[in-house]
Amino acid sequence: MSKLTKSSPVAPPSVPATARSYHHGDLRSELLDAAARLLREEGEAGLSMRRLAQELGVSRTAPYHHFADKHSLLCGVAEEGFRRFRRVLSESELGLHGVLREDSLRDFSRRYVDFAVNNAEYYDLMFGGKLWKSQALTESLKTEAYRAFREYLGYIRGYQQQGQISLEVAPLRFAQLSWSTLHGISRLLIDGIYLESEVVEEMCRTAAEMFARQARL
Amino acid sequence: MSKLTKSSPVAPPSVPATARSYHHGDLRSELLDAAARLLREEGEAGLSMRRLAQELGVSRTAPYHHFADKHSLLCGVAEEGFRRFRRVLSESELGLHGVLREDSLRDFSRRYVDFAVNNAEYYDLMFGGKLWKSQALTESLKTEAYRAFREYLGYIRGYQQQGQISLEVAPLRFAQLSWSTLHGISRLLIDGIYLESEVVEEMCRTAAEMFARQARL
DNA sequence: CGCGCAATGTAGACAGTGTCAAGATGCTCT
DNA sequence: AGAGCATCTTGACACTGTCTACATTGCGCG
Repeated sequence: MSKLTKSSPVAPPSVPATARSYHHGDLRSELLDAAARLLREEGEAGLSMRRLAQELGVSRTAPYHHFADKHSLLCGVAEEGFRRFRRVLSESELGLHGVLREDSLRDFSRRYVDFAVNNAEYYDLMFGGKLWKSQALTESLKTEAYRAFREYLGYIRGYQQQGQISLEVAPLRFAQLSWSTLHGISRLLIDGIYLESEVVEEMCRTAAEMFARQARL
Repeated sequence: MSKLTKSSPVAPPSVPATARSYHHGDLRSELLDAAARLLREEGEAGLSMRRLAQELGVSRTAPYHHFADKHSLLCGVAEEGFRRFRRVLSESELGLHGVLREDSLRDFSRRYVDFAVNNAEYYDLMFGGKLWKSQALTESLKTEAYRAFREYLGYIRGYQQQGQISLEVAPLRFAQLSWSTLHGISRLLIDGIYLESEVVEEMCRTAAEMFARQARL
């Protein structure tokens, strides 16, 4: 239900949202959660600042004391998305820096696409034009985003230095290309263009096979 | 400027938009053109039904006599996009059904990404969640879209039957995967996540190389 | 302890949006 | 000429993001 860290010490957890005191206590993080939930349940059209406020039993303009505007709110949501994303990917075999096999690539691919599809409300914001095209990303969001890609690139370079990837392959190019493929698959699934979600497994397997061949494993 | 087929026989072409008569003459296609132009120049936020009407010197609700709602208007724009898309791709060497070489794949890839980037206002609608997720595509748009993909799949199958692509490769999987890659590259460029557009050439080359390896050319 | 101030909440207002309903206009065909 | 119909118009409604001005409250400091 509500978030973990209540800053107000004696906030009664059983009190309904309508009966809370003047100060809410943890509005910022509840806004982020509710925004993500609304996006997931009703899509982009379902999310408005006013409705968000109403949903949390707070006046229309209250959210503006925690986010400069809707754009900033969405940056906040995306940032949370990146944190979850990195957590999921770091559990992949690819991060273990052992021997690089097609299995590892498949595992990574599968985790990537699964995250994207099952957390579409976050993925859309993290890697969608809505935020990026604006050229006005929150500084904290920018660092979080670049870190994700640099981490992936780091894996590739690492494997190459260990002789697991052919030296003929430019690591940046390899990283960009494999990422593009996974991003493309994810987008087509999320956007409802690929509908047969039961072939995701097979597509990831084929993708990993293609990456492996390109790496000349 | 204005569109090709004027249905009103004596429409004076030099008359400024503000001085036209009660009936506009060719509103439907001018709406489609203006919508695409606005999207290109100012992005999604710049396009509203009301502004569109104003831009064409017509009342706010006039567009609703040509499109049921904004969604239908956008479907119309996407449809025009598909027509242009197929025209561009059909000029690629891939359609010639000769010998399949890495060059052909590179040429096709380049054309695909170039189209996407240079016609982003169309591409966004053609392959974006905005329309597809609604599950309410115009019938004519649906057929146009499926035709595009089936045509591509046809190329793949054709080459395979001619022994140009290994029989170990499932044509549907190959088509989906290569398309995903090109879509991913395009999206990342369009959405402003990949900024270095000077490496597009190289990325397409590497992509084609990867496809070729996967096809075992 | 108590007081002031910053943090956080509120209501009112404005311009903009998509779209519906009712009425006005004029082209086309009999 | 006149009917019918496509097309265009104005008015209205509920919704949006966000600005300004005002209210409340809790926390830190004297």
